[in-house]
Amino acid sequence: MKASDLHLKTLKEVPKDESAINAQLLIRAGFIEKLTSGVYNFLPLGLKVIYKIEDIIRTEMNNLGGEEILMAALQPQKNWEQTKRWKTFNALLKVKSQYEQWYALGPTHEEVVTPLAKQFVLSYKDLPLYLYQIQTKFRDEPRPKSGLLRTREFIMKDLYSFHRDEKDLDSYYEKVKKGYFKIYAQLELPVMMVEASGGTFSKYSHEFQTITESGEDTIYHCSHCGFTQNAEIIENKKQCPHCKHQLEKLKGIEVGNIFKLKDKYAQPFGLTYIDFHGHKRIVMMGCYGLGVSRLMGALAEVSHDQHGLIWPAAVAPFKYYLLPVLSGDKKLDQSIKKATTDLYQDLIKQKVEVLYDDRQDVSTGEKLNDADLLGVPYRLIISSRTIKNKSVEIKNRKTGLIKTIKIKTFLKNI
RNA sequence: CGGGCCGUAGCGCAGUGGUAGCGCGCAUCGUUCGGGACGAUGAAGUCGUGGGUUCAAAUCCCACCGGCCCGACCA
Repeated sequence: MKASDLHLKTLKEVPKDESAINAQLLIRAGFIEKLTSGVYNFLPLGLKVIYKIEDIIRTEMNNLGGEEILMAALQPQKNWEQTKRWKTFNALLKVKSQYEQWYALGPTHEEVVTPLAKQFVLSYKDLPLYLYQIQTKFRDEPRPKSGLLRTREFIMKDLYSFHRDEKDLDSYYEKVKKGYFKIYAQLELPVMMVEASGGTFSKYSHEFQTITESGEDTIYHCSHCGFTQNAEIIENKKQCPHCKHQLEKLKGIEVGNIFKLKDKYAQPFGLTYIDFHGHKRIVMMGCYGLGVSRLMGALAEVSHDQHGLIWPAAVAPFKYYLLPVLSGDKKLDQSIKKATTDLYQDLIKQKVEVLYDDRQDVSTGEKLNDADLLGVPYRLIISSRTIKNKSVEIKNRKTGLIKTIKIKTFLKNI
């Protein structure tokens, strides 16, 4: 893609209404824009990152046997009354239509997916069932904060599993844990699994936390035996309950949370099946959340430097940032421009994701700064230094390492 | 929802009673181009909203709206 087609506009100054580093960088680099407190628009660059994160998640969900669906965000009051959560779910965003009908804007989808599953699940032969979606969620947060980390509207993947019995739920739950770690590995996001409150339905749930000082969750961890619990449930903050070693206090961003719901939602909706012996039995459920937009924020929060964002290759909006450095000599500059355009065409032909900074009215210094700010993994430069021997300079955004190789060699090994 | 800070040009800010200015950005022209270039010219603001005080309000008073931070909250 050409920068001149992207409407690339970066900001030199930090927006004054954002103090979180993830929001500051994402806004300055033109990935997102704030509409109002806790609500953001995703711009072309930001949407590319969102799609890449979604694709990684989608692939793993499919590996776990998930069938992708898309449920309604607008949910009738009745379903929420059925689980008694219309009144008890504090962050439920309620809207009334002009015809006096009340709805919830979905913060989660147990109230929709459980009755939906009744359509599929009649017999033990219909189980297990795994349904997931990637969708915009709403939560009426009293105080949104930290940029993309705590918003009123956000993109989330939610997977729901349905089982014949608790044993099957338990074994699938363990599979999902492994799947989650595969996702975080591809995102190059260091994540720790933490025991957290299981709510009213089970002793624990499991959270996946990225450890960083700017995280809002507090975690206690035993480096000796691996015991890790969220501060909200831990009983003894000094000593590990298993091995008595001293606990370490950490801060984290929650980037995933999985629950064993068991029959909590199957009961109120009467989600049952007929077993092999002809007996009616209750379905066991699990639910597994993963915040897509929050992951984008967490990546920005954890992976950046003083010059800007540093995206892992798997989610970067482009793999390469290509720019010509002009010399002031008209004839030489013509050949530099041509070589850059040629390289761009060759990369496009090979379906390589490249941003060609062809902007005419922008100085080289500004382009170099933008390349860093956008966090594209590799920067390609053609200049008077490289043009002589038909080479291209490649800089690794993360390590800062620069090497110069022949354009032909570069294209061959791409 | 309690406490604090803030709201002036697209963005960042100055202006504490006499009707608005700076930097960046934007437009035109020229010179530039290895880390946010330079000169010249120019466009752009119901000073968050409503009310009050005053001869006169961005400035003082009241109410409301919006944003940020701390806390409470976070199936």
